[in-house]
Amino acid sequence: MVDFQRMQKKWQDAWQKAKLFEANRSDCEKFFITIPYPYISGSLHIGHARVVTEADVYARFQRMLGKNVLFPLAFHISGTPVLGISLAIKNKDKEKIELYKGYVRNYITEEIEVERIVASFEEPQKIVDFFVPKMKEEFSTLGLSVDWRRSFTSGDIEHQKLVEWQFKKYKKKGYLIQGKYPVLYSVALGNAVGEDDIIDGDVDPVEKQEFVLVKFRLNDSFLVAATLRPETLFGQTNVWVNPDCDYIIAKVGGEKWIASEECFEKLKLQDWIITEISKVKGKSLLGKKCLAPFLEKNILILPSSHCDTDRGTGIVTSVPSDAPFDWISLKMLQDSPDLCKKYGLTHNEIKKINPIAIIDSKGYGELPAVELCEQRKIFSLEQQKELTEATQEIYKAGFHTGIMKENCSRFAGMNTAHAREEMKQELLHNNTGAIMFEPSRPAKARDGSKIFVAILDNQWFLDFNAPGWKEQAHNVLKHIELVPEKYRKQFEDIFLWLDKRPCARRRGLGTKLPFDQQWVIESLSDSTVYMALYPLCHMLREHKPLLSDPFFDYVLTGEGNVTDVAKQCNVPKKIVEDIRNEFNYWYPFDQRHTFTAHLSNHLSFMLFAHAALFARNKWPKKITFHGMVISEGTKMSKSKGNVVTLLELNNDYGADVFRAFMCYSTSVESTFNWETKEMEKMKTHLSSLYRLLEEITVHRSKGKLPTALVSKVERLTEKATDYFKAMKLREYTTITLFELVNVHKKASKRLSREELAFFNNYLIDRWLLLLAPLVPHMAEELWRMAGHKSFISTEKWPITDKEKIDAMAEYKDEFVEAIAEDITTVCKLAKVEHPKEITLFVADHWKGDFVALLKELMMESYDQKTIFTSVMKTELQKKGEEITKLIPAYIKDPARIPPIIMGHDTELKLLQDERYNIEKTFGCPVRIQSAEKTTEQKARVALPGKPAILVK
RNA sequence: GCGGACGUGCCGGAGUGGCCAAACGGGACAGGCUUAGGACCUGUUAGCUUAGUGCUUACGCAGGUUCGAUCCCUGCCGUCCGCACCA
Repeated sequence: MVDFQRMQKKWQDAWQKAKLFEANRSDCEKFFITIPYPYISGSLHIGHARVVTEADVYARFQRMLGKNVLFPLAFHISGTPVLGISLAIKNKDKEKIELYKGYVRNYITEEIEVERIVASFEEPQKIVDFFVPKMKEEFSTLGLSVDWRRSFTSGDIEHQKLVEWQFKKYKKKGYLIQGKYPVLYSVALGNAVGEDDIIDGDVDPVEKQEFVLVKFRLNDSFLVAATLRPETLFGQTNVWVNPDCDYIIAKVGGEKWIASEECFEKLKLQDWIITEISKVKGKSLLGKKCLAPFLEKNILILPSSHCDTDRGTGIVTSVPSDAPFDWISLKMLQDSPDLCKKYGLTHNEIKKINPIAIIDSKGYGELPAVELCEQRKIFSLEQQKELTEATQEIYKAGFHTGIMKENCSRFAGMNTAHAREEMKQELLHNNTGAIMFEPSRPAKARDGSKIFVAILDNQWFLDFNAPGWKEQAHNVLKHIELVPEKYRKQFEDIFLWLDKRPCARRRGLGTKLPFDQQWVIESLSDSTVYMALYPLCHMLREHKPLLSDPFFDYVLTGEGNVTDVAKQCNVPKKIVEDIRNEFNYWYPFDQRHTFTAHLSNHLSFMLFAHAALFARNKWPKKITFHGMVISEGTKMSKSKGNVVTLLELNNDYGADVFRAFMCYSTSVESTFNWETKEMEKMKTHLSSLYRLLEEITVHRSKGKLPTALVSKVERLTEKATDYFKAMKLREYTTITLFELVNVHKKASKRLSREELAFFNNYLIDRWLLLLAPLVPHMAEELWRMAGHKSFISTEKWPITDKEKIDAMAEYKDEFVEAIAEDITTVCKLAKVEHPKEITLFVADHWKGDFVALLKELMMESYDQKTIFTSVMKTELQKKGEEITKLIPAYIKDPARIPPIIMGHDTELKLLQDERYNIEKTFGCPVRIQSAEKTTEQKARVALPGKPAILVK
């Protein structure tokens, strides 16, 4: 096996020493490619590797096309994850500490040192400081042509200043606004919580659910129930309270509300002002009547244990037609006079309560809840699980297929989704309802504290609907190139749907909002224009200008006056101009290669940001999309043990093998499936390819070239180039890794040793150049072997010599091959194992003329009659009888018409020339005859491109 | 539910109106090389059939448009992805 790792190290060092990929401003056309900057994490895996590798292969190609290529890479540290690691380590979270020790051990051998480093992670910055260099190293093992001088992290001061500038601009334009917003919240922590702060938040995500509060007038107060389905209110028959619980009467606004204590606690977090007045026992409410909204009549208050004071308001409005819990509660009461008596209720009155059918749902009768409970044999509230399932099923059916019945006043005939919204609005409008939020399931934060939904005031939003912004964003979109183009529609849809987006949080790493320091700009919002920093960052570090707004105004948009700006930011004017020129040269980026999943957030925000901040000549040029990454057929996850890290990759295979495998195994936009077995195959293939190329570099000399083979190589070069330009890496890879091998195989079979050396001499440089972007280390090694002194990485891409593309020569080649195949078939059919003699009859002159004419006619029409008439107008009418038979056959299967019609004489001559080769193949004499000069019956079936074959 | 994508051989996957039994690769089978294994080379890998280089069927299912459809249209079935405050 070839030692790819050794080769890789050698060339990576050489590149670095030569500063080969440090991109500097020049007179050359530039090409600036970016990818999403990776988030800091313990280990890089093949998921990270995909996007950088694809971008690198393309960057290398562009470089070889003669462009001045900039491929930079920065790192993202904003948001909660890094902070979360720090906190976990500070809290002595054993699991996390072990995990990170494991990561650190990848680089550090001494255990004491490992301990010390992990302990230092209590400080988030230390995590960044430790991992960023390691990540750069690991990425570099892939053979990336990245200019690392321009690297930074989103926590760096340069980046923060840029983001501040951006947000001040937003504010000035009115794109940044403040308002109320519900968030998941822990009272104990005094903070909003995200998925990773919640126990099992990743496996069982918690959402914010919107309940509608429904107010039932009871004397001078309101009994408040909560529902997720306000559209069912026409089916109310009664109200449920828990007889064993206490409720609170509280002053809310000018009203008195009755609900559970927990409920008022929740409401207090949601911007309500509440003063508790007194307690009331659930039991004491039973048997009373309250006024139900929409029904506009009084209904009974009844007991049910399914009222949970912790859920909603602790009071439930009863819709037995559509809610299994309600139906079973009601039924239990109706079936038990004793129970009624216990609560002092009149059994007869309760027996009179009937469910009211209100919604037509597909697949259900009048009363879905009743129906389903019978079907599933649900009799008791004890059957929690079954009841919940039944509820969900009805909910789903009702929501998606339900139509409101006649008895639903002005909402009759509406679909339920529409009715829900309308009825909610009416409740709010009449002040018989309100909105309350709840977590979708009971949830706890990692410290054990309960999670609520709180409404934050003064939340900062980006308002994508601010006047003018969206229009401009559409403009940016209109001018950008997308590969594949099909994603444009998706962008358009997302643009329409984008509204207000919270863009700052109370915690996490990142940039503080410049005008409100208690807020940190959220991590997706702080990474929409960071690409603009790539051209400048190393210069900012070198010259240290004061990073004021006028500075960025001038450098990024050209606003302002250099002299003033230079004075203001305390560097010489020349430097400011230099920085401005650098930006102007590189920006905008020419391509962003990224994951489709970013479409609805990062990419959209990025386009909006550019629309807001830059003039048209700085708008992004192109986005290319790649698919997702899986391993051994499934999603990568630690528990499945199928995560393949870059460290492993490098140890077991090396960069070239991975690059080749990655690009070959899937098209850019499809899912990349890592399969160890396949990877092994690629390793052996690449090894033998290396050996073959090695052999070619040795066995070569100058001389006459085989036309057909050279033509094939030229054609493949052209195809590879076209595919490459269109980002079709898989197709390009197929050609360089396999199809050229096949051509060479053919050559070594067909040519003499001497002729092969001539061909090799022509092929070797060409082939290596084609391989260089894909497997750069191997290409460098062989390039030197082939006698060159330069780096192949910065050589020029081969240009197709169109003169050398000779369709006729290639066709002749194929023609002879096809004949050999046909002879084999005929021998088999004739059951002649070892032919004694083979005769080939070349089709008559007129047949060639006829097929040529036919081909022309068929470009116009496939209509038999038309073609026949046209043919009969020519000389060929003499052969009318045969032609009558031939036309339908050719029309039925136009593939029979040879792509090139050589004609009788050429075909005859070609076969005569090849006679010796055919004889050699079949080991018997071969005769070539014109069908015109024989009486042999077989000769008549000869067609152009298909000589008749006679074997004896 | 809404929005999007997809469904081709044993498998991964090309093709996107006639040049397709289907590129390229993998697997399987047979043969060669080899002490053996690996690597490598040759052939076969839908069915049928034949003195003639062919025929028939196939690209989720059912229809339609067309001289002609894997490719266009309609419906159905199935799979996957996104639906926001999360990087």
